[in-house]
Amino acid sequence: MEDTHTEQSALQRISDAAAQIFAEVGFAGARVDEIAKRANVNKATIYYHIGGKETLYAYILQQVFENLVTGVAERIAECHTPEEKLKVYIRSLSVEIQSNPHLPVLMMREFASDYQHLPETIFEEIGYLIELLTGILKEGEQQNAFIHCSPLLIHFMIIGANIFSTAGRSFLEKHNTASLANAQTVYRKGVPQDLIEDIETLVMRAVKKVT
Amino acid sequence: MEDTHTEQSALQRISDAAAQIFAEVGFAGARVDEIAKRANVNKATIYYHIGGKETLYAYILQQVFENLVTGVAERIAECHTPEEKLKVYIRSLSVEIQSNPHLPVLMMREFASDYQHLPETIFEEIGYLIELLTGILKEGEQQNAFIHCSPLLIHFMIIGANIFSTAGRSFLEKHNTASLANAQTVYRKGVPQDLIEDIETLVMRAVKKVT
Amino acid sequence: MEDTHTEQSALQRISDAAAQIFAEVGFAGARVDEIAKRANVNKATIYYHIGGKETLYAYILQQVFENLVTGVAERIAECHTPEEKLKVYIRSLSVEIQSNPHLPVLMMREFASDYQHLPETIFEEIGYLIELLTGILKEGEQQNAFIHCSPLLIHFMIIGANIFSTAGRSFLEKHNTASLANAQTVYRKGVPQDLIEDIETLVMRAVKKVT
Amino acid sequence: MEDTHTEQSALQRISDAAAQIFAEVGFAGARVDEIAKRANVNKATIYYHIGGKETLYAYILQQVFENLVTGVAERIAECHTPEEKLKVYIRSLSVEIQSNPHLPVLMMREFASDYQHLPETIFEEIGYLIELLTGILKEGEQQNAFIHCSPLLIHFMIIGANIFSTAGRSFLEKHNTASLANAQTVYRKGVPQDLIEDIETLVMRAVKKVT
DNA sequence: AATGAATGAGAATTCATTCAT
DNA sequence: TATGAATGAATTCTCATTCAT
Repeated sequence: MEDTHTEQSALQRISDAAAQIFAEVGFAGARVDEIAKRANVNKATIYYHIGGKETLYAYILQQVFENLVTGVAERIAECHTPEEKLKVYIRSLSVEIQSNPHLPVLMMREFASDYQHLPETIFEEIGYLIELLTGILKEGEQQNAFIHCSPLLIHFMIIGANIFSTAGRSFLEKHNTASLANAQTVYRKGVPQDLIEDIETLVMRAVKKVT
Repeated sequence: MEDTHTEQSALQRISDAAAQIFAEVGFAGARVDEIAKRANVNKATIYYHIGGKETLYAYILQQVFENLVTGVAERIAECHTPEEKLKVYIRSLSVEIQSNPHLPVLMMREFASDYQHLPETIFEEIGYLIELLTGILKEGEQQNAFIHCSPLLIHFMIIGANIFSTAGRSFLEKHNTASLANAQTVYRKGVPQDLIEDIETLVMRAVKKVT
Repeated sequence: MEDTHTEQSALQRISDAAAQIFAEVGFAGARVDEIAKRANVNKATIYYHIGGKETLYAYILQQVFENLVTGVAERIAECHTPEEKLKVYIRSLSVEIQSNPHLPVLMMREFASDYQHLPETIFEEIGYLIELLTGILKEGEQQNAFIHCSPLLIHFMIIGANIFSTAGRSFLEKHNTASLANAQTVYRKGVPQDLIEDIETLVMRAVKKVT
Repeated sequence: MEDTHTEQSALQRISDAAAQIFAEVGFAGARVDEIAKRANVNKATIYYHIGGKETLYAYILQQVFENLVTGVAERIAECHTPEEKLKVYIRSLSVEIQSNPHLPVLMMREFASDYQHLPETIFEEIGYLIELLTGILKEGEQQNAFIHCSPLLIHFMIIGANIFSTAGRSFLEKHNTASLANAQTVYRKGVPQDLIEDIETLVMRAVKKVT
């Protein structure tokens, strides 16, 4: 009787629910019960399909990450100048974060808690990403186009700025106090596309040498 | 007769231990038992003084935040030009984050989970901080010294960059894989002081108009 | 393969054990651990099925009460004269109390603590019971068979008298002091059936007009 | 500075608060913290003056009981005929209950929970009371004025009826549902004095032989 | 493949009591 | 005499996991 055609697979629903919940409350805060409820499956089904909370967490993280790194790398491969590459790095990383708004928080948490739950593969993915950026910056520096600066710093700056869209935005919406009215008035165009452009502008200004 | 001079009050010890632990493992990951043990008090003492895990969390957050905002505001008050003020904003926010490495993560968690645990005062503190930055940027823009850009974006960029020190550093240390060797080699001076300088440089470059 | 025929459901066992224990030691005195042990289930099972001590208590009370009221009402429905009806009210209320010796105490507790634990339904049950009695007494009064008197007073008199069987009996047994020897000697036939008859006699004598 | 003249002694305030609370929630349900708060003393003061929860409970019970039994006995001593004596028994017991509305509930609870907390003295007091009633009923029976009936039954009937005032009244007030409107309408004169008269009337009707 | 029921191992919270002052 | 602080021993409640069906 149920419309099983338009419904996603149980696995997919679990995955979606889990990603959301892990991001909202972290690994320890997540409740398997809650994930099951939100995924509309029986709790035991999660164990049947995936195996346990820990496994589920790794599964989610890995899945999301693979997409991200692959996406970024592919798009960069098509560019030629370091400047173009860096722009694409910023843009595509931003796009990925925007479409996986949970991700930065999930990662933050991991960074802050000694990576206790991260599967080894993920380190490699991240490593690859940073290596990519390092290459770009080095190349730009050698071409005298970029200043010398830390890839990790730039990376985190981009991420930080992007978090604004998830975090800051909802903050503004919920707590539109007098004291915040200004910030909101002064700068309100912030639809994601514009946001990414702004991030790009700022980061490029920060890195590019003025000629 | 006890050496009460060198001993902090139980409340203080609880507060310290809690701040530490909440930052390490987040709200859900924290164990009241563990906090009590680290604070060297009986678990019930926490309940006597503060009232419960949730309350304790809010208490810690508030305390840490108050310090931060006060610190930043005070130091800015002493400056005159927008450029100086912005530099001080960057520096003092960075300093505060560096000395409360828990903070960004604690806040991220809140941003991601709809601020369910934040006492109202904290919003006011944050609001005040953003308002401060908004004023600085506006002033700079009016004096034709700064480009037009979102205060919140800048704010989060600074925070993001700072997270690098907490997160990225330990990440590098723990996962000194081949793929990361480069990033590390290229940029290794990173003692905190230098880090903050770098952040300042980058952000100022991003915001300041080139004349 | 288990002998599920002779075994009651976990829920039923929980319910039985809880009714017993709540009656023995009251709400506050009851230990969830003890209920679980006596019901032969894991403590968590109680939480799974019912949800908590408070909820369990309400559940028990409601269940017991429904039975009582239904029982009384049914038996009265079969009578015709007010006198008969009143007798049946006394008898069946007494029978119900005797077979749920917990009940009066459970209720007393509620009466004394402002009914904080009672679900709304129970008030309706009690209301219905009193209404029943009110109708009987009114009818008898109109037929000039009964004196005018408060239904609630009569109701509580019946209950009070019945408590004797639970309370007084064990009191006599345990504290057969010299000072009580007399009361016991003078009146010792007290097997429940006789007791109920005596209650009936006394209450009917109190209410019925002498012609 | 404080007006210590109009204030009762700490001991008295403790005693009052405890009596109230024990009645409301029973021994197990009572919280020393709560008693202290309501008595407006520091919790430790209770321990200093009295010694502990258990002791406090016994103290309260004993105090209340002594007054009651003494009061009843004295007033009966002044009467001559069994009928008069029984009336006085009913009246003075009722009066005592009305002015210690907690008492019946406290006792009910004890009766129901195997008297675990009752000090021995109290059994003697109760025994004496019942003995008194037994004597009255016996005498009346011998004079052919009363029917033969159980003293304990009568005793509990009186108590039960009196509970009406504490319990039933608040019940009516709080749950003035349609179904109860009738009981209330039909019988509403119930100011305590009238109530006691009604109880007297009913019990006397039940016991006295019609000549 | 999926589920309702059940559970053991913990985690938060409560509470009578003590103690230094 | 009185108290704020502290505590140990429960006690309630939670949660990841398993299991029979």
